[in-house]
Amino acid sequence: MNNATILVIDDEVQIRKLLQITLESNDYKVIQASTAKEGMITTASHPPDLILLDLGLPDDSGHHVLQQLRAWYTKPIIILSVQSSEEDIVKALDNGANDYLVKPFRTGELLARIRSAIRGNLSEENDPVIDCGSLQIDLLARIVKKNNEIIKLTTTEYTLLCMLVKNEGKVLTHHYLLREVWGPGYINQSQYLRVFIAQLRKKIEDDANRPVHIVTESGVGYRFTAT
Amino acid sequence: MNNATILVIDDEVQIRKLLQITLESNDYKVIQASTAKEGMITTASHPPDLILLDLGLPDDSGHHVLQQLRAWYTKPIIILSVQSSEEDIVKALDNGANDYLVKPFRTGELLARIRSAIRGNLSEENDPVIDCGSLQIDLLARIVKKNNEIIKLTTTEYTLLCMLVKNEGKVLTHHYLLREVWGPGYINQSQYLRVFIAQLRKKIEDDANRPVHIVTESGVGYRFTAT
DNA sequence: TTTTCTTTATAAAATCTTTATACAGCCGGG
DNA sequence: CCCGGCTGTATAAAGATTTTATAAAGAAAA
Repeated sequence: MNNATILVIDDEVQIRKLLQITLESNDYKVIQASTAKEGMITTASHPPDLILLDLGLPDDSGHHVLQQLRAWYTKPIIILSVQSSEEDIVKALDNGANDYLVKPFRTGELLARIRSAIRGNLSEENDPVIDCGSLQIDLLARIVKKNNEIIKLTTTEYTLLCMLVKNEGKVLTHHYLLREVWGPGYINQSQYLRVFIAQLRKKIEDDANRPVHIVTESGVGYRFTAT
Repeated sequence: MNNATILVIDDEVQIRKLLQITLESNDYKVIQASTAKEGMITTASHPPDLILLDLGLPDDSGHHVLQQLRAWYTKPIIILSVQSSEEDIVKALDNGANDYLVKPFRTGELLARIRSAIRGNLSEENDPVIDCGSLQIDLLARIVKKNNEIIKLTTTEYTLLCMLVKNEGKVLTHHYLLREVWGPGYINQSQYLRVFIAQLRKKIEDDANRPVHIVTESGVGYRFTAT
């Protein structure tokens, strides 16, 4: 009936069990992850239709996980957290969470909020595939094809390409890209950026010496052009 | 900056005042309605970008109002209610509400949830583009086009052009331009200015010898004309 | 082990600064 | 009137500096 896939990222096994039973009895397909790392990998390998994310993960800050996911994952993310402080809620929502429920939550309300989130997302059902002639990028499926052949990109390369593609046409500054891809502590490591831009060009440009898609704006940053 | 219009439907005048002050100080435009009927009419005559709806209206059930609105209104509706029962929340969400906050609410959280709701709804908005006939300047994307072709400008050239364009029609003195573009220590280097004005003209004017956009005001400075 | 990321090094390219030269208009004296 | 010096301007081009591209080696992670 429903068949939407929901990924539960939570370290408490009881919560995961409860959610699995609740969700499956409402015809959702449930997959699980118990750590931030596992959650990221699962999201990448089997992109779900919605993510339930606990902020209190053992191996990484939930807010950081959210930011990382939102770099490319566009479907709903609902936060489940014992933290009820306004600061946490505002931060999570501004980082791209669609909703925030404080534990313990009422299952009926959770289900209603899941329905609401999925409903709101239904309109843009198909994967956003960016097509630039010989180059095709499916942000959600995390697949990049050139001349119909899948190109293997490393995590960093993919994140960087996502940032550029999502802001197609705009010039992104070195600082911005470094902050979004590597983190705020790396805004002066322009060299990292150059290295990875060069690698991306070698992989996606027809002629890396005459880049068409990834254009450098000297002294400012880089820009992605689709055409 | 923001300019999204928010309609507040609530019968308590204190709540409306509070919301008006809170929202307006966050650059939203606020319109109000104190009854269900008034709310419906206002929504129809001036469709807002988001509705804050109180469930406890004097003249009609809030759930009924929500259903009526959702018959045609597609933008976000956030419920504000003193009712915290699961039944009410589930009903409201399933009737098409995007979110549900229990009164008394925290203003920071409300604002974050409003941002989240509007964010999810915003369609392909493109940047404000300054259009001067064959010349187009997108300040946000940092892109200058002439006859729809992207012109490559260096950092200094772009900064200088920005100063001129932002003060379109006004004469900017040598001193002013030098101070703004190069810094206060360069106000006597008129030569720099001449060099870069010449380069800009070569790039954006149809005929650099007969400049139309960048006009020199002898003895004073330069002026940018859009037409 | 293999892959990926970080770091270092160096050559090449782009940009900015600086200098040089040319032109046009203006004014006063011859 | 006309000519030379003056001022303000335009443009080219050489040099200096900054920024970028790329390879490759070492470190870390899978």
